[in-house]
Amino acid sequence: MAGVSVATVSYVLNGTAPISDKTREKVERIIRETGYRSNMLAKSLRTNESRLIGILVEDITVWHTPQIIDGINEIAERQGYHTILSNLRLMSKIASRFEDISNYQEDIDREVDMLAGMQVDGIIYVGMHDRMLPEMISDIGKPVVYCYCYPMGRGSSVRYDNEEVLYQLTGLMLKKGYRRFGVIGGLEGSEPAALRLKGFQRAMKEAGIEVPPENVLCGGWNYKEGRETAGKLLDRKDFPQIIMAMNDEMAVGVYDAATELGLKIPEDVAVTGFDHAAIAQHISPELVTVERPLQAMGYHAMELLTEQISGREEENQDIILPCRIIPGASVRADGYR
Amino acid sequence: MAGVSVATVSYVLNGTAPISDKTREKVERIIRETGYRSNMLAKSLRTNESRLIGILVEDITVWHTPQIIDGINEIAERQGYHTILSNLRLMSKIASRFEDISNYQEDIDREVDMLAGMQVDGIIYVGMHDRMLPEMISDIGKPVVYCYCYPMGRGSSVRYDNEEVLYQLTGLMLKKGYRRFGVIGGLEGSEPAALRLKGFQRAMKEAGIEVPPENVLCGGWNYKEGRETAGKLLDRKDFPQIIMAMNDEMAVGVYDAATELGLKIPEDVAVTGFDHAAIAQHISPELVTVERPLQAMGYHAMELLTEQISGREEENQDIILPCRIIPGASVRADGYR
DNA sequence: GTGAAAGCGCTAACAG
DNA sequence: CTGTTAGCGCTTTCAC
Repeated sequence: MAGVSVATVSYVLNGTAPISDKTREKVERIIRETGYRSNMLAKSLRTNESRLIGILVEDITVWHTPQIIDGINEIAERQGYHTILSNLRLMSKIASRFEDISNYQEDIDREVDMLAGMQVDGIIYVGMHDRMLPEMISDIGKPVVYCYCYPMGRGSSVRYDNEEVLYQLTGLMLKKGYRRFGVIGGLEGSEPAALRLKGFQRAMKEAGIEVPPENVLCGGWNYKEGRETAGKLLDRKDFPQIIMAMNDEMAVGVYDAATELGLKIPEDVAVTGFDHAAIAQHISPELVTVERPLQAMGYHAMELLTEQISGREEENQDIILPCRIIPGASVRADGYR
Repeated sequence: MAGVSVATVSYVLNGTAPISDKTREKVERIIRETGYRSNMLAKSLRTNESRLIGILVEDITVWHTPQIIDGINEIAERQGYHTILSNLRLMSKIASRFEDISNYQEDIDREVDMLAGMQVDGIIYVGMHDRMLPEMISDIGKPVVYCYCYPMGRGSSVRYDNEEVLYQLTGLMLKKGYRRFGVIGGLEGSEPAALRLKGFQRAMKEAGIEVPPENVLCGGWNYKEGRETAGKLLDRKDFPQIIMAMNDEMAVGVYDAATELGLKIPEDVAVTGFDHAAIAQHISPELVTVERPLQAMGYHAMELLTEQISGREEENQDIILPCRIIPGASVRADGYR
């Protein structure tokens, strides 16, 4: 070094002790000239806080994940945290060893171990489905926030309100005069599908309308099944006045099934979707759909985490954020007559 | 601890010295019981290698970014590296301070500083456009690989072949008998658009066909302008037999413009796109388009980086990967007569 | 205002 | 086979 003790350099770097202008300038000059950078590892080791949080995602290629990460990053940046990303890559892993689908507990353990070893101040776990996790993040003595899923045991979570938004959307459609509804759900046993259906049924019940069970079918979340299911729904005498698909991909399937049968949207049959996905961005007429608060989930997850890191907030919270209904022309503006 | 010295524990943990079965078992038992985890920070500090690489992305919400990250992760996992993710969030930043668009150099510096401080073994920079970067990652004495962009100065890069694939695609269309081409490019001055156009022009020149300049227009990369531009191209007497849009979003615009004018695809006009994007996944007829090797770019970037970390590979390489043409029905199967 | 020195948790000689 | 010890780069008392 050039002239002073390591302690002095540390003081200059952190402004943690009064330093004479002369020495400070000298030190700063040397730092600039040598391109010195302090070793965060050593610093964290000494201070016992890393200002690092771990983001453990089930699969980064699932469309909502990057949006949530982006939300986390915005708050993290503002709060002076950095993020270390672990990608479990469940999509490809499940595909390549389908014989033991839920055997990724050990993958989680390994990653959590690694994150804990990196001395992260906390972990945010981002799921690929909105569901309860039977797998658990072993207790590492640091707060954990689950996002787009929730834990069976302890831990906070941030989710969006599947049920409420479908209750609202259904209410809106009822107000427009629609009475004969068809619903295309997701996979059998899917939690978000069940919640959305629950919101739908609640609105219908309050309106005193019976929904025949043959009007509520599953569409496997994908275009092809969505289209086939819509075909079944529409190819009969008293076909529904409106079909509510539980995601946009299936809604696109409904569009194509309707076209095939010579039915016009929204004149002959109205359609709604869910997700506000790219796939339905430019179909015509514009699809009425639901936008999930993805970025906002990231914000809240990170905020909750830092609150818990600093002990200001208790654990085991469950934040549920509202969704937004996106208007469109796939439903009659003037309502159903 | 329970019975032995710290050194012994270290030996057991790393298998770095012969240990009697008895002691090993004892140590392992204690480790299990206490949930002990070795502190990676201290380990890295001591060994001077972190097995950590930094991924610096311009914006994680840009559709290709997560795919590339996923590719990086796959190789990283296999090689025993972990990744720390820095998201520059340029999309929102550029939007919120448009007065000094290219002033994110300091953001980059800050993040690179931080990554270097974390003692990463190398950095992969993932761009949001395929372009030359005037900004530079300051030399941190560690290898840097650029992905989906390339540096003005030193550093390796991994990209995809814009020109070649459009040369091939155009050749294919020529072989099918198409002669009057329309092209909808991207933004004026966009590098990938220029390269794609170059490939197109090369194929046309080799075929000895003149392309009237009024048939080569810009579409701003988006649906709306794509649609308008297609309108201009199609709403004249000798309209093109085929329109090649330089991305799928604009291609969807072409579909809608054609429909509006009462033209059938592919009978009256053929269409090709670029990106193999979600937005064009279920339009009808299926769009002929180009898939970029996103995951593969991640693989190669990570592989190149580790090669450079271990000194096995020289710096300043430029890997260009081929794209894949996705067939479809937006071009006549039997060719143009 | 500044420096000496201890110690964060770990590894790697070196001894024994 | 196992323990002692130095030291990675930093912060932080405690003296001066």
